[in-house]
Amino acid sequence: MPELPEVETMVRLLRPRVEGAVMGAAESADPSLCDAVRKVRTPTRVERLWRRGKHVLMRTASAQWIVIHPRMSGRLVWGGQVEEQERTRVRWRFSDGEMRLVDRRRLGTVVVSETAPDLKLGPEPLGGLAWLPKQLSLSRAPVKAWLMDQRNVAGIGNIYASEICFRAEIDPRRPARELQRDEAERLSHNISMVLREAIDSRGTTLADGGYRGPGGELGEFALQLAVYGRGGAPCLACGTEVRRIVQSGRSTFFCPSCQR
DNA sequence: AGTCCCCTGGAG
DNA sequence: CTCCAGGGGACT
Repeated sequence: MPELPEVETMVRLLRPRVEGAVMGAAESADPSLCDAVRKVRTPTRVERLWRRGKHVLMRTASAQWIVIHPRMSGRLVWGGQVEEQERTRVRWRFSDGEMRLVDRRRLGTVVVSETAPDLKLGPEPLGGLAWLPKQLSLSRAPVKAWLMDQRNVAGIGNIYASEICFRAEIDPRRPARELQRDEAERLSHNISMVLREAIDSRGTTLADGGYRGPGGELGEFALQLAVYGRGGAPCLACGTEVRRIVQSGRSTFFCPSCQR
């Protein structure tokens, strides 16, 4: 489910409750998650909570790192005393509530380590993209696949990859190395624009329920999706039918007229 | 780059 | 029933 903007949103909502707070023992009924979670020496203060790519990290006073990856359907929420109605996989106790990993499909992972984790991720896309044109020129992969490869740039997933290509007016099937200078610059510009706008509207929400903040509030970015999920519908810019194709096993949506 | 896999659930 | 899903790792 979550890509960079959704993960950033959940981290921003959780940070005020979690950072600096003392965390007690975690509970999980999932064997794999339980094994990871019980390695944390508790109680311990959470010194920092942050995002890297699509991962959520915590640094504890017990000198450990906790890495949570929501994958397709996971999300971290703050819960009070209210009984959860959804699939809670892990509960981290705090004095005034708990942080929960809710994950319908159980694809999410939790890893606890004693040393700084190597997530094997490329640079953060919001930290400046001056390096991007050169890196693009080194790859034969289709632009959309390149954007989604976390080793190239961290945090872009299937929805935003399609949206970014649309805004940049670039055919997602084009080999990365064949982009011209101005096209690479358009791509850079729109990576920043799309992700920032998505974060500003607190992520996206699709029909499956998608992301919901701890208070149940919905992300608003779905209203701004120009091509994702709109196969067969008219392009918002030119009216041409939006096409859906499959690239490396994932749906890609694009306007064959606007995107060259 | 493609295929299968990990899971669950909604839509058609 | 089949197909699809915002991710990603293993293995062709």
